[in-house]
Amino acid sequence: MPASTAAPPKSLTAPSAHAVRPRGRPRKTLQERDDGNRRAALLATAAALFRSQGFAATTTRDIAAAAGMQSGSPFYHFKSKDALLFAVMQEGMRAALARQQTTLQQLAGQPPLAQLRGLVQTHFAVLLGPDSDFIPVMLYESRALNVAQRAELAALQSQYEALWVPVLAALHTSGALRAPVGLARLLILGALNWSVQWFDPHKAASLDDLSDAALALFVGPGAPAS
Amino acid sequence: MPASTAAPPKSLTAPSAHAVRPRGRPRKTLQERDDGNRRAALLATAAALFRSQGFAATTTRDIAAAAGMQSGSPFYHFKSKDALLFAVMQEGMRAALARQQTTLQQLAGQPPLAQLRGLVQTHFAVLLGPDSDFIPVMLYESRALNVAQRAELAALQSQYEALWVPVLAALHTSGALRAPVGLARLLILGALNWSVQWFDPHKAASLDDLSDAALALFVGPGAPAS
DNA sequence: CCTACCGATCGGTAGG
DNA sequence: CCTACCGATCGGTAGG
Repeated sequence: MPASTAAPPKSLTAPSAHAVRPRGRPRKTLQERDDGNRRAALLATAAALFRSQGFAATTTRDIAAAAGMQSGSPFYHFKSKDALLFAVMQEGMRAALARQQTTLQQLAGQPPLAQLRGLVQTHFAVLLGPDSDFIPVMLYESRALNVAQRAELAALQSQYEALWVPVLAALHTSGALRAPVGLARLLILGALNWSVQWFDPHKAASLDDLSDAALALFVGPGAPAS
Repeated sequence: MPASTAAPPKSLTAPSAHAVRPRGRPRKTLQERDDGNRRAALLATAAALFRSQGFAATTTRDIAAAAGMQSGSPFYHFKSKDALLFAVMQEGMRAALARQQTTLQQLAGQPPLAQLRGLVQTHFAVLLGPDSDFIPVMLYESRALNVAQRAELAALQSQYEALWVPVLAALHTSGALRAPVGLARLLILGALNWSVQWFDPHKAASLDDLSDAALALFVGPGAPAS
């Protein structure tokens, strides 16, 4: 939406005592122009800090400072620290779900083993690739959510897990996957999710190496790929 | 804080003044001499709260109240909240290490698959069985440790992981374990450790069911058990 | 181990 | 989004 007043570009100049603001309704203008960017920046900043320090150990002042704001400003974008955490998780979960759905669409008609490889690769990318703070926060900080928030996230998580079930079931039927499907899903996702704790992009194996190892570990060589 | 003002000034004059406060606490005097019990109770209480709420979200007042103490009393036993966390982790790690060493001693000479089964069963018992708050705290709260504490725990963790390596290496050589040993160890322990997040003793499978599923998932049926 | 307390910090808010 | 601020809480301590 075009702004009616040509406000000067947001700069990092130190606020002076007599900074001149456009007349009229600068608040609305600023909000419409900046809200999306600032909100997204807050989300990314909060995700990074929540991941590295944990939710309870991260202060809203930490987040504000890292985003270049003053201490009270995050509350202009989010009602509470809790709401910020929830937004991080929701955003991460929606993005992860969308990526996996795309992956499966691209592998439609392929054998189950190839589909599982795709799911595993995308899961590792979501956890460990670029912009990968959101899902780890969701995985390791959900304790801090209230009941309603947890229920809303649980719906997204169920959708995510449901993507895996037909693939695992097919592999179980073919004999390539030997554990019961339900427990196999929990154990496999656990093995992948734990990589957040030890993966180091600077020295460990690549994400493809990881995916190959996981596939080799979980599915027997007995089932031909096609 | 309620206004408890107008307290009589501390005896500025005669040390022989009557004690303002009535003497005698018949309930506790003897028991609380037992430092070992109270310290152990604090550890168990702290472990349970750290597990369920997280370290940063648990106050020393929470712990004191759950242990039947006043708010300042935990600091009689532990120098800081941080030291209490570290003691929980160290205690848990030592106990886990001792249990796994016993397990392997009892399975000495048995085939690698039987040894892996023992390691997995004991690991699940340590994570999910009775008195199983210590290791989950170590797994999920180590962020809060300082560098020295982390280094000391890392030594114990290395010992623990080293118990698995020969067993996994033997299974890899025999072909039962198809992933590289190093990544297999990380993925397997991740799958087990994640069970803390979903295992429910009241409705899910038993610990033995879990162990069987994990074994079936990780090691191929190709290698005979003996 | 308790009482009484402190200094620092934190989430959040009013008003601009 | 900033300034200025509040009420509550928290880890920790002195002294008994």
